[in-house]
Amino acid sequence: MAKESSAPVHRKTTLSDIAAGCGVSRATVSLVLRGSPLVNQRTRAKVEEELRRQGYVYNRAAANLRRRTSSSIALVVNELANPFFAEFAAGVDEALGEAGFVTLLGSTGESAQRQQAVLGSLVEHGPGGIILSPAEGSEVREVLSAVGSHTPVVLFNRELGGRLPASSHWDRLMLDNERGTRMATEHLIAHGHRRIAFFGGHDDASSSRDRYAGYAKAMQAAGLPIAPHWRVESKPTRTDAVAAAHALFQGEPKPTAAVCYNDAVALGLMLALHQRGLQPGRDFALTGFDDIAEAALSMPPLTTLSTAPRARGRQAAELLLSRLQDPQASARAIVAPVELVVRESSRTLS
Amino acid sequence: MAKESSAPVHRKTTLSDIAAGCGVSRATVSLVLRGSPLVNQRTRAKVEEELRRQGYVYNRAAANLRRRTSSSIALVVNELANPFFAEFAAGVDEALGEAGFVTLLGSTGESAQRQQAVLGSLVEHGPGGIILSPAEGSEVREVLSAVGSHTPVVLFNRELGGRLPASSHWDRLMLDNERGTRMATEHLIAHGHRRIAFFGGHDDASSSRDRYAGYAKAMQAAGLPIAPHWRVESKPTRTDAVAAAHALFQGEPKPTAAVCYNDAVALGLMLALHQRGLQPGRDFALTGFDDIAEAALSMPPLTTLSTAPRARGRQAAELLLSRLQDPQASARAIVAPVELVVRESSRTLS
DNA sequence: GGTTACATTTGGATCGTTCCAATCAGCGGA
DNA sequence: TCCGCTGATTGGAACGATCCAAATGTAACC
Repeated sequence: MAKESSAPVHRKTTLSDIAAGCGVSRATVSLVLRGSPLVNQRTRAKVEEELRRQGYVYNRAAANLRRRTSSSIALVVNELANPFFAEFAAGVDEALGEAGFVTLLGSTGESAQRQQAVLGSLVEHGPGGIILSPAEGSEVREVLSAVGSHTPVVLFNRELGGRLPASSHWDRLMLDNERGTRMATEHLIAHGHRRIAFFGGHDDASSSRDRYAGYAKAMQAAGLPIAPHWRVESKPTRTDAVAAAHALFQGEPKPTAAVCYNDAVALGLMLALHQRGLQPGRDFALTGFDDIAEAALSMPPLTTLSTAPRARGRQAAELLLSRLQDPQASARAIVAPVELVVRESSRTLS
Repeated sequence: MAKESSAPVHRKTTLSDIAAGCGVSRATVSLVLRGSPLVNQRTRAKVEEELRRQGYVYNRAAANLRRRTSSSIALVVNELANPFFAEFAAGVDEALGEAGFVTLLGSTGESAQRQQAVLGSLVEHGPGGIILSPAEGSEVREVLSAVGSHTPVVLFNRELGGRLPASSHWDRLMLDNERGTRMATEHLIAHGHRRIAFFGGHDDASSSRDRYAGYAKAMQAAGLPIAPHWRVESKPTRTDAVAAAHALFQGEPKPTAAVCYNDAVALGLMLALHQRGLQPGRDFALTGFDDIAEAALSMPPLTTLSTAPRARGRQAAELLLSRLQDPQASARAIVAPVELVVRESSRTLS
């Protein structure tokens, strides 16, 4: 059992109070609440009046206990303050809300350890399912031990390390990372770039590996070599990217363009370029990934790959909801397409 | 009762299973789970082994039902995708998680009607309290009828319309809106501006009225008149602001600077200025409010008021948690200070 | 009037936990 | 031997809802 904590709750009015208040049984009130056609019009009206009068609020926890059901879904993301995940979460919550579910929020801060704690705490609340965007470096084994094999899971955005047992069918919703960076790289090549770096992200995350792979394939297909120092890793945050960026220019030959892991590190790279006296979009071309709102507003506006995170959120929710409908259906794996959005940051050399 | 929806849940192992599995009573297992000093070391070890073996997960809902407590807090914000609220939510969730509570998420999309529905659905899950950033134009009466008078509420960011009954003490956490826009206005005046507009926001929101008041007071203190067409309202979003901005320039005399309701509308105004051939920061000065991440990256970087939304989130959570400790304490109202962050967008005329 | 059919209502057990009073084992002292 | 005491354990009733089989009332039919 995880850390325990609770708040006292004032005495609320219950089914029995209503029943007593208008001279029927608890069972009847329950039927009224659930809109059963069995109850007589007259008693229904009487009960509803009493419900209003006493200000009754339904206790879903008690109902769920008895019915052995759940009306909540846990959503675990890396970092809510990241606009990509914020949009995603907004989409999830929207779709879940429409379906009558409530969202339990958890945030891991990219730590596999914290993810364990958060999952542990969330499952105790008995969610009907979990939407998980895994922290970097987390393993199937860990997650499985935290959530058990009976709660449905939808994985978003990243794969987990390790192999999933055949018994538990988890659905996945991934972005077409490889295709995205391939398009971005081809775009840069088409604009005349030959020395193109891949910047940011950490290779123990599957999304980072995939994005690198797309870049590498495009380079290979064009017959272009990749210098080792053109691959610079960083945390997927702007601040970390600024610090890491200078490594790009330590060796020869220097790159003239970079495909970045995501928009955050691309924006960080832009800052670092300014610090070095290079003007992004003129002296150096770069592309991002995610198309967060800031991408259109940066200086210069950032060429990037649009992932429509809000739509992805809705999609993840729908994936989970349909899994709840049919727990035995075979696992689905959706790869959502991404779209290249060309802006000023990649308009050099052409 | 709100819209009903639920997912079937697989048979989980319970206290009784554990008890049967190692030949003790349910009560003893329960004591072990809660770390009671009453149980003997030997039986404790035996029980803990069995818990591990069967992969037991604690059912907090059942426990909360019996103990008449709650271990969740509902967080209702206007729009998660707004970075200000995303940061705020991250702060809330962080602090609640540390205290062993879980966050129930709800989002209103600035609609008082939807807020009612969301609150209705959330209270059925029996949160220990609610952190609410009210939708524009929502009333005490509505909220009270949705949440009842026994669930503690922390209001953030905006006041509700109407008067709160003395019986229910709701805490508040507001930003020092008036002081913020006063500082921004004084800053613009100090840089030589005389014709300063107030742009964006809607006056049925208390935060908007307060920010306008700060602006008006600074103008008045400096003996500067305010032309009626210098007050242009808009929804607090970038897109709506772009459309509304042109009204600023319909009458004479035209303003040379604007204090904006928040960063989103300021960024929208920047776009509109560009469309009119004016360069913000050179031909026209403006300030925002919130200091969202984009503010530092816009072109030019935006002078704004920093509200530290993540810290505010933690603060709101702490306010609620201490209320749970002492439900009878008198209501607290905190006005968080804001800080003027001067960047390029306000550097004209000086 | 008695039987059947139908529409409505209901008592009591139940979900998984906690609380409480009661029980039990073991031991030392009178 | 009996008593009281301490430490450990336990059965059964609750929490607030739902489920189910059974009971009730009414009308219809022969």
